[in-house]
Amino acid sequence: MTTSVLLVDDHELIRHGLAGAFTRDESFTVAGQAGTIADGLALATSTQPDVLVVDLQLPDGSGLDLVRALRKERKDVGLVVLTMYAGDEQIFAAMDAGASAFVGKDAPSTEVVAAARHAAVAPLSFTCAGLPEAMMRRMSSSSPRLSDRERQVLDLLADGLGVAAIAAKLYISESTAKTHIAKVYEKLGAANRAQALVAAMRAGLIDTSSPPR
Amino acid sequence: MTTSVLLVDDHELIRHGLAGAFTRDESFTVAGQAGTIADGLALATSTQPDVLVVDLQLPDGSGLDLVRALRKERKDVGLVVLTMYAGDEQIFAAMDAGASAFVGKDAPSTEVVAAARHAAVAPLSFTCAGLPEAMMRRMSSSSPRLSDRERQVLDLLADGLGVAAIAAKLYISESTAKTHIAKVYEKLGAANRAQALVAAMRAGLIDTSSPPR
DNA sequence: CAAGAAGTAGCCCAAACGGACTATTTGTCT
DNA sequence: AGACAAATAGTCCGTTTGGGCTACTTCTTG
Repeated sequence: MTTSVLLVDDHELIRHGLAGAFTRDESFTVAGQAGTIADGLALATSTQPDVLVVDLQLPDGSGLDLVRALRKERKDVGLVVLTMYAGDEQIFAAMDAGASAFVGKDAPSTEVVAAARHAAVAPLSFTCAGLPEAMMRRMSSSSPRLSDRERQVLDLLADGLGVAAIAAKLYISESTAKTHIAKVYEKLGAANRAQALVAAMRAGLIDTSSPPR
Repeated sequence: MTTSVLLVDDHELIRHGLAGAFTRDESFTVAGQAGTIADGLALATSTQPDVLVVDLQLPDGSGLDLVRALRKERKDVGLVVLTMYAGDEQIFAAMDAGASAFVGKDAPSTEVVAAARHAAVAPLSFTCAGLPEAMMRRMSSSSPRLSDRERQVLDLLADGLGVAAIAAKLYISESTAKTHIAKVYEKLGAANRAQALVAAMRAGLIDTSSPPR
């Protein structure tokens, strides 16, 4: 029986490249392709693939959001995170989000297939192809791991909102908003908004591409 | 006589792909390849290529820094900016930096070659392949165009520094630092640090990859 | 030369921010 | 049942921001 994979990437070129790599391997079947989080989520529920290969950069948000959503639903799905531009920090964000593997930009397509194979057999473990030293370097200094609420306030911080605006938007008191913000700072090792935002961006926690408008 | 091109991209896969595309075209010769700004700059001065193809994402900074540096030296060099992840705003940052062409992520390699051809004959004009409507959409709302000093303070803002720290680092008074910051906000349409930073990052004005340490 | 942009610097002041606390409720593990 | 994390809310207080001004110098560009 073959392993079905769903490809989620907004670059057509890369999707096709991946599709080729997977179809060349007899143990895999491409269940579908998606270019957005929304499509990916829809296809994932309809086709129930064994493994998803998800790019971090997606037009409607971070691939990690998709990973988080899927991991919450299915503990047995393989989630391979792919990225074209990142390094280091994103690995841990991917780990926290529940990914099964992380494949960096410079990896050949065979690595992606290998990662997918790993993800299929051990969805809850984590493999990181080609970046072992970066792994070790950060392993000690531990990763952020923000709570849901903290991620929300971080997103609003990234929209340039103040304490009052955040509190209003989340229907909580300003005190609570401040507490969350302070926790975000603490977890990111930041002393103020600016440091928190750049740290979050470097860690891949917030989206640098599409504005809400 | 053939047009010599220098490829600057940290992705080996993409460099090879580009090299293939250019060598297949008889009117081009690949003068060299670089993976960093430093290497690119060195190779550009030693090989004196007619055209450079530069990725925005480079390990030691933004490709636009390289573009700016080269444009300052040689007004007749073709500078094609390539990006794998961006849209919209970066186009104008590239224009301001002195690029001759902008090629987006979804473009086939033929577009890159076409852009390089354009860049070779008209280095000081600007072409934007495949994104005409995005062009128009932003053309009216004008682009940032920060001054040198303003870019410096923006970088320091991105490091999380306060007014006092920025003033100290640039050997200017706090009043001046505040003036520059205010100008940055104004030009980016931001009301505070957070908005300025996300706007700057979306515009590709600051680097989201490597921390200074 | 005149005009404009960039860089410099100062003043005043309200508003927002960040730090350091404590405290209650609600889940979720063990 | 007990421990712990998350979310909620509060107080107090000093520091920092950001806005709105004016003004002088230098440099470039028309």
